[in-house]
Amino acid sequence: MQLEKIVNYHKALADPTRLRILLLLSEGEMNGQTLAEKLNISQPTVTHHAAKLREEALITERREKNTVYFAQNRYFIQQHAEASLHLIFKEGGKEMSEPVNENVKAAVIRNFFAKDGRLRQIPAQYKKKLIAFEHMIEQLEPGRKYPEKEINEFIKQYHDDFATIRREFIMHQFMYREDEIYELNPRELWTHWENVK
Amino acid sequence: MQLEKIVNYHKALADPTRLRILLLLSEGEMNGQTLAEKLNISQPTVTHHAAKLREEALITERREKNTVYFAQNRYFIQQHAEASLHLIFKEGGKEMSEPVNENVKAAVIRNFFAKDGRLRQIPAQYKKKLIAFEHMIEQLEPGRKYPEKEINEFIKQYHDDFATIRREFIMHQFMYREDEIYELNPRELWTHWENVK
DNA sequence: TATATAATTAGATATACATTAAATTAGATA
DNA sequence: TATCTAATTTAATGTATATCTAATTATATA
Repeated sequence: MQLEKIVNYHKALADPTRLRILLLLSEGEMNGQTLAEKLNISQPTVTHHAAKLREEALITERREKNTVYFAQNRYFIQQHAEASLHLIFKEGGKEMSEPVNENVKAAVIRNFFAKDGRLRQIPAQYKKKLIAFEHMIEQLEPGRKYPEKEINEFIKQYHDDFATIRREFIMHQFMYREDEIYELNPRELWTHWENVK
Repeated sequence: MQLEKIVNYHKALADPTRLRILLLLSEGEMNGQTLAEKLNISQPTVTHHAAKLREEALITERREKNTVYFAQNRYFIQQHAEASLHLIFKEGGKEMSEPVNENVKAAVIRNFFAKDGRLRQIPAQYKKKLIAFEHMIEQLEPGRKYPEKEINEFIKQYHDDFATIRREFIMHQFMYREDEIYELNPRELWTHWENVK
């Protein structure tokens, strides 16, 4: 459910300690110990908050020896903020859930996909992004269960940043994940933003 | 403290019931009873959540007879979302806290204030907005305590929507409020977004 | 004034979650 | 292997808060 994801995003940021962690990371990456010192909290508390931020993909992690360095994941911080506003405003209301004009669709696909079929770049504009993702998703088989590895390979055909796009697939309800296994959601779920209740 | 405000904004949206209230209000205004029915919760619960949303100015209210109609306050929903991203990303880092070029400042003031001194419109762009507000704030006396009424009158010299601007003054730390009494914050506080810790 | 409707406040309860100390795990190095 | 450092997990505790019922307040109307 879309609403729940947005709630979780806000929950992740609805805590002063977690915000301060993100603030410290705006300077660049930092490891757990240093964060604990700077924030005057224990290391387990840092782990706890890092887990929450990680769950929402608001941070990334890099392990070097036995030290873990955290960094902001700006892309998803921004994505979630936008998604939240879109949900609340129901951007365009009916318009949004109306089938997108086929000409527009074709134009977007022409613009963002190269002749060899690869995605030049992830569209920044919301609607265009959805059109691009849908175009890719349509190549997947409904009902079939895809292990994560296979999904990664599938996405890599289109774009190198498979991790980001994979998460977007989940975020926008194109796919459903359980225990590393991915499956297409029914098409009705793709129609975005009419899930008030 | 800036950080606390952002936390409170996210707390307000970090609850499924409150998000659903906002979602229902995206269609237009609605009274408490109807909300309670549609959400299958008691009226006191609606009041409870409405209070939280009101505290963060995410909704407005209008009383008609003994019925209270709630509506989204899109302006502040958006403002807070932006402020949150600004804080986390420290938009421009040093740049942001550097004194703004005096020429730019003069140009913004020339553009957004009419000859009679009134504010034509609230600038949508973040930095310009701050410049405009600062220009107004400078006419207030440091140390002096202003009752709300007086502040309203002061702002009305510039713009009719005194409620919005008054809240922006607080939001951006230009002023401090306690028991309906407003006072200028020290100038150092106006320098925006370097309050990591 | 009495009655009706909508909203709020007060009080009670249950759940969520932030934090810590203690124990454990992961990785590196002597 | 023993030791060191960083991170995580576990268990316990306290605080915050979402929800309800019952009581109260606000406004309108017969």
